[in-house]
Amino acid sequence: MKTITIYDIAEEANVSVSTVSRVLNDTAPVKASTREKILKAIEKHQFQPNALARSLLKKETGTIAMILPDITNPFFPEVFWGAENVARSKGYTFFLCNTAGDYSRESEYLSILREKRVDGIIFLGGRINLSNCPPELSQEVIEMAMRVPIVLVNGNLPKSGLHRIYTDEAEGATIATQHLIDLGHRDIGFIGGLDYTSTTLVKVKAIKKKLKEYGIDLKKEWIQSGEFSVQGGRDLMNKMLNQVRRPSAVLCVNDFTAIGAIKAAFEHGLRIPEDISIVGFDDSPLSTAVIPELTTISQNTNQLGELAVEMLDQIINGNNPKKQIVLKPYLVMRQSTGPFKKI
Amino acid sequence: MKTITIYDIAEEANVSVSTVSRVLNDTAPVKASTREKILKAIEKHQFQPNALARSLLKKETGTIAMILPDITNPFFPEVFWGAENVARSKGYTFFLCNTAGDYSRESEYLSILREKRVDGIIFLGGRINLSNCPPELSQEVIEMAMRVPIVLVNGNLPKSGLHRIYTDEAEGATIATQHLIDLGHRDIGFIGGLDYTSTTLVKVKAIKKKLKEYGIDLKKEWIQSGEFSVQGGRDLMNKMLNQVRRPSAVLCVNDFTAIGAIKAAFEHGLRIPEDISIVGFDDSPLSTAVIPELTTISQNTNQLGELAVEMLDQIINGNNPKKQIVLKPYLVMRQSTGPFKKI
DNA sequence: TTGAAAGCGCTAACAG
DNA sequence: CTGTTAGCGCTTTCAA
Repeated sequence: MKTITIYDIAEEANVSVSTVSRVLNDTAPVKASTREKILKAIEKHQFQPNALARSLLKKETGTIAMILPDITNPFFPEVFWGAENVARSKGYTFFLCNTAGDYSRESEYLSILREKRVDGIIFLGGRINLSNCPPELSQEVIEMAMRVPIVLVNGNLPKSGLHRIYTDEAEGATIATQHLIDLGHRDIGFIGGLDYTSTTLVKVKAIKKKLKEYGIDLKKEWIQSGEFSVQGGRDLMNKMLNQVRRPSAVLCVNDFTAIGAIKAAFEHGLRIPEDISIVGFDDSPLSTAVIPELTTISQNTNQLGELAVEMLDQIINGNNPKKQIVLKPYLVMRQSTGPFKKI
Repeated sequence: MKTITIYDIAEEANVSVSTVSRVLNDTAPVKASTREKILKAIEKHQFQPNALARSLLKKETGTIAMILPDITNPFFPEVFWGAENVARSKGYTFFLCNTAGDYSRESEYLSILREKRVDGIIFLGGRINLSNCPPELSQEVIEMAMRVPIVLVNGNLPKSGLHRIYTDEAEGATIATQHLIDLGHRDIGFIGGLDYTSTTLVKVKAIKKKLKEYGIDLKKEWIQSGEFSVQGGRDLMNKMLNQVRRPSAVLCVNDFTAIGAIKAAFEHGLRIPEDISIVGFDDSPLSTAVIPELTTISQNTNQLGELAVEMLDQIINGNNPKKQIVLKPYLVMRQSTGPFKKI
């Protein structure tokens, strides 16, 4: 099937291609009768202009990309959902690049996206969540950002000066800790997260600080780092509970690990929250899917995506948005935390 | 920053653009020394060819799209994960189009994707999951498929002759029913799913058939249709349990509703599986996140995505793959089902 | 209000 | 092995 072009339409309507282009883009007045003829020809052939040709000329593609580590982790679809909604309203289509946390895949995608001339990139997880990102990896993104607008979500590249938007995770951890303290807990543990990711370190630090205010120590044996997954949380919680002294409450790096922790607690015959309190982080849909429902820290996941696109769009349009947006997390109290009781 | 082109490289290296193109694509032998010069120039300027220009010429973009209703439903990220993996290995990048189940958004995306000249489209949910798809909606997809390869996943458009790949949901429902029967259950109910979606109807039909083999009737009051969500499952299960006669086991349209059902059962003071058995569908990651872990039907979600891309790639390359691939689901026994006990 | 023509950046004959 | 050249399909001056 011969693909039909603007020339075919022009011929059919007895006009020049420029006129066709004009009605296509409504870019200059066209006599009503000619417009009719053209529209008719377009309709007849089901003509759709070739966006590639247009983009080549206009140097914009109406396409943005989201690079993220794991679309299977419910946190990311939530961000995507928000992002996609506002992107669509602004006329962008989304590339989704799943990297499985593999830095070389991030690089690969970065390169492909530049070739495809995306208008902008939203970057989540992976290298930007490293507490100590190797200079080459960091440099690559920074150089990229000189050519195509980039927004970092919930991450950072030191001294990069890149635009970013993130949840104040320290604040979130602080709130969660305060919540447990208010409930009377003093023996508090922390579970999950790779100990070289900033998302983990930031939280641990904030928890320590808050506890110190109350003269409480975060015991080393009660900090367990590992996978971000359900199974990870379970394993870590098992380690935690196999110790002679157990905490009466546990903060988790995300909802996944919190759920793992709940499972482990059950397996140890503990009741939640009567015997042990557990707090998640993210307020992903998961948190209401478990029993007991998870007390967790919400980070406005949809909004994170929405604002990221908003910001990206600003950069693309040459406005100079603020370099940083910080979102305040808040506590969502549900069923997995309760007052401390001496066992 | 002037974007640099193949011409700049040619000039810098004192060769013609065709030679540059040759080393870029390795499409013809080039003297080692010239290649060096060119490579050096490319490196120096960080040159990356413009994929738009190339695509315009070659009539292929290395881009495919996935249209789906709700990336927030964990079933879809699983499919995407599988799809993305093989797509990447074949050199495709993915557009992700979230439609929120809105048919007009599907149409909108269909149109945009054609303008952007994607090489192919994978379509899930929405209109292709309607037991009775309006002709206009159906026709639109069929016409689209004449211009760009389309693969339908877990859905169908009657008489369209479109390529498709799907799980044998009837088989899945049959297996699940058999499982309950084998456990001694006779009072079996069904929960969830909009009653105009084929995914719901197919299951109900299969369940009825299997039950009939054992001379059992699927009572009308024990078929509850509604949302596909956790909350939906919960509401429906509540209705179910508020009746004078309750089933001893319930089959659910997906894992979401199954989890809702579990919650409702708990709220009614029932133990699972001692007092009531519950079976999910999909074997999404959720199913091991709940307590008790869900007995469910696995539909090889990753593989669904992988094969969809495989098939799409075949069509794109003009091979003529089989029109249909059917995946066999299987039972994953976990903790939410148990032998029937007279209460 | 309309048309002619010059590109956008790249690939692929066709010559040499 | 390398260069010339004609487009791919569209937008946009510049003239008319």
